Amino acid sequence: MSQDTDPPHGRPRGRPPSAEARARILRAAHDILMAEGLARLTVEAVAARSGTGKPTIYRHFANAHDLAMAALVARPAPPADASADAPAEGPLGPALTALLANLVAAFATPRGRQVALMLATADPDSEFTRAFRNRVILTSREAGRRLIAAAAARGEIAEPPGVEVLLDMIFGPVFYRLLVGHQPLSADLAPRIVDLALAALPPLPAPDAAC
Amino acid sequence: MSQDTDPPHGRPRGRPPSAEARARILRAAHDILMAEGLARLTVEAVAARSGTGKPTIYRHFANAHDLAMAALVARPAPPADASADAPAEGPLGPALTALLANLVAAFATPRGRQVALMLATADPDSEFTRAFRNRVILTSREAGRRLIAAAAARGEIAEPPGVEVLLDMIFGPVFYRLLVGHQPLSADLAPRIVDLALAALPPLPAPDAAC
Amino acid sequence: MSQDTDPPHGRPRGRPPSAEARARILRAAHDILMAEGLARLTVEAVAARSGTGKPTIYRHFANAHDLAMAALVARPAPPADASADAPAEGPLGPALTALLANLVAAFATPRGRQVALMLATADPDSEFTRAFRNRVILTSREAGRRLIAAAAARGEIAEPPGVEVLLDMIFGPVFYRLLVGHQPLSADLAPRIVDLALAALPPLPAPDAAC
Amino acid sequence: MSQDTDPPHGRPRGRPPSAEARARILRAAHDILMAEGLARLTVEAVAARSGTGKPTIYRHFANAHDLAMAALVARPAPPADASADAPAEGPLGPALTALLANLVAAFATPRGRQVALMLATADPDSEFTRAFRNRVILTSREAGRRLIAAAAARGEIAEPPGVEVLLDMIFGPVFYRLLVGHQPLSADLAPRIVDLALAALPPLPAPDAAC
DNA sequence: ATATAAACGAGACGGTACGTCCCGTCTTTCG
DNA sequence: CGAAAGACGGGACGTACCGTCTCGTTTATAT
Repeated sequence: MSQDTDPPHGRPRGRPPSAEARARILRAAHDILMAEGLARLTVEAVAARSGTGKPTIYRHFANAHDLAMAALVARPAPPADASADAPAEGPLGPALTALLANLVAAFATPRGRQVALMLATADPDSEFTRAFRNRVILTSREAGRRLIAAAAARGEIAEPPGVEVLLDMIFGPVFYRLLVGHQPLSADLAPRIVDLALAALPPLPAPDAAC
Repeated sequence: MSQDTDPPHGRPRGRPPSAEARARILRAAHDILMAEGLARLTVEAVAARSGTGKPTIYRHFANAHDLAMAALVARPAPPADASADAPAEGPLGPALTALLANLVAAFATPRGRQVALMLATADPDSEFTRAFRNRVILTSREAGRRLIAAAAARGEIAEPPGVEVLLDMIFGPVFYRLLVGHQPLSADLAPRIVDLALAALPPLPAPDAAC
Repeated sequence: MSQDTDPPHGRPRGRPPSAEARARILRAAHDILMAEGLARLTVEAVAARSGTGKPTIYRHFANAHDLAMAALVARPAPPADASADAPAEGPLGPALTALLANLVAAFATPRGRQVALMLATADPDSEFTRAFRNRVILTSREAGRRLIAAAAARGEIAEPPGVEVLLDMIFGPVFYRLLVGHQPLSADLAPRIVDLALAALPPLPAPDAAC
Repeated sequence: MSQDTDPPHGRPRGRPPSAEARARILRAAHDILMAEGLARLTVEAVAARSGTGKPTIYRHFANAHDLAMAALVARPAPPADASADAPAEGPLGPALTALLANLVAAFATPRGRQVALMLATADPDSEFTRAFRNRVILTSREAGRRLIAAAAARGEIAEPPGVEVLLDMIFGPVFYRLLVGHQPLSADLAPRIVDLALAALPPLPAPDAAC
């Protein structure tokens, strides 16, 4: 982070932005987000709780949404990063199921709906949105991709033809149910999805096959 | 006194709500929604455009979100209801693909993101939310369920064990991509999903089988 | 309460008389006026409290102000009508002082300010305003005029040249203090005014005078 | 830390209120008051005309009444301040008559009733009410007090025993007629009042008396 | 050491929209 | 028919936040 603000050459003249103020802002935003939800995450409330002025917040974040996403990026939910360090060893099915169940559990909380809200409200092209997406939403999807690639590499499964679509079919239902709410994010969702997904994979070339 | 509270389908005493006022409100809301988006759908703007007073709007709808959803329920988007009357004849694969492609096309528009926004912002337990979900969001899912049931009935496919999860895997990716935006809602999405989904189905019982 | 609506003898049984609705309206208006003040005397509140509909109120009174004035005319404050039956006997000074002290006491209450408010807000040309003025505000002024006339008639004082202005100087200070509030409506106001007013009267012709 | 709360006349921390915004608000309020009356002096209208936001108005004034009074204090009507600089020389009678006639003329206008309305509607304890009373309503009363004191000082009249009540009897009739409306604010009111008031004064001690 | 300059807290600014209250009118149903 | 109930179009209310703009203060670097 220090090399982030250090110019290679040429130093600004005045008082440098206070990293401490930014930290306080992010902490206050995170607290409000958890306690009261995205709708109550107003810049004024963050200013009041963090003890900073509104202009200071606007110096760091363009609006309350960016701030909310930055707060979640800075302090990811425990399950979200836990799902990143997936087992990566053992047979594909259980590993994938564990990964997906982790995600389901993480989004089956009030926080889950807030994350959906944040995504829906976000400017799709914003830099903060991209960071939020990659660091908070898509981590488990990438972990799943690695699991599948590893299983294919060691010959456990055949190389699937369209991994992207397969991944979307595995992880999509979670966000589908989260957003639409037609079915709950129940515990048996993950194994059922994984069963169907593995069944959709093409059969192994069968090195020496009989009937 | 008992008949005061009794009437199961009694007649209200005063002037009945004006269906015409409600229609004007819904029309104005729909117009604003299409022209300017959900964020500009304010109660004041609807009042101004519809020629009603704000209190009249609040007599019919608790807030702008309910109004927005009611407006979309009252005037569904053309593709949304078109997808409802699916062909239902012919082989399952093409029919399902057509249905899904229809949905993809419908949500690959700016309106698509607005619908996602509306879903994410909605109170999950509201009556309007339920109506919106069933009449606008889940129509194609139900059509898909009917297609699959018909194919199973005529012996084209085996009865799938978990239709709900299968449907979620078919339709979930659309909302996943819509919400997260990691991949576009491209035209080839529908056939790829359907291919994988059909591959995941259990094989037919094979009436007289050989190896 | 039952004898309030029960006619003393003979019940018309079937047609609720419109006079009863009017009475209920006036009673409710008076109650609200006393309990909450003129500002809270809204037509809706009167309708709710009286059990009548708003249109019924508007059939009887053009607006809430007329209603308020009519309510006070129909049920004058106890001191206000008490001051009407002035003693009329005995020397002028004490009688006038008693009359004026009565008025001061009547207006030194919260109700006093509300009456001032009502007068200030009233349409000066309305019929209700005229009735209110004559029956509630000017009764003591007329009583004072009668006292002075009687005293002059019996030779106690000389005929004052401008009775109107004199009466205004006697009663004006009460409303002056009530409206402006620069001095309280204290108990010693009445005798002081009467002293000065009597001193302003021209001396008696002195039937047989010496130096 | 102690100097944090100490400052008896310390400097406020943030951006100071804009005197220019306040001036624009007062000007707009005054304009509306003169052109359309107190009833049309709404906060919204003032905001629209002054080019400020409603919250800014509420930051300066608790409600429309305070604003109206402040507007009249800031820009007193021409007769109101003209009456303040009374001649103060010459015999008491004509000076007092001129002063009073001035007041009568000032209040014999539509604006007069509005001032009465404002007084009647005002919260008697508000600071704005006090300022309005002292700076707009009571200026001529104070001028009258000075005239009388000067006349007594130069031996023209005897020291009146109760100046307050005498002043109320001189100025009260104006507000009495204004409020109640039983008699017009005619031009001959002022001399008649002054005649009676001077007649009520005790006779001069008569430096060398006979009889 | 002392300018200089930027960021800081505080908070007022012009605005938009909120959701509520009450107005005075109307339409419906009931007694 | 009159009166109850209550929805209607409308206007204003006072509040919450928005994002911007001064203020006076603090904290660094650059002279």
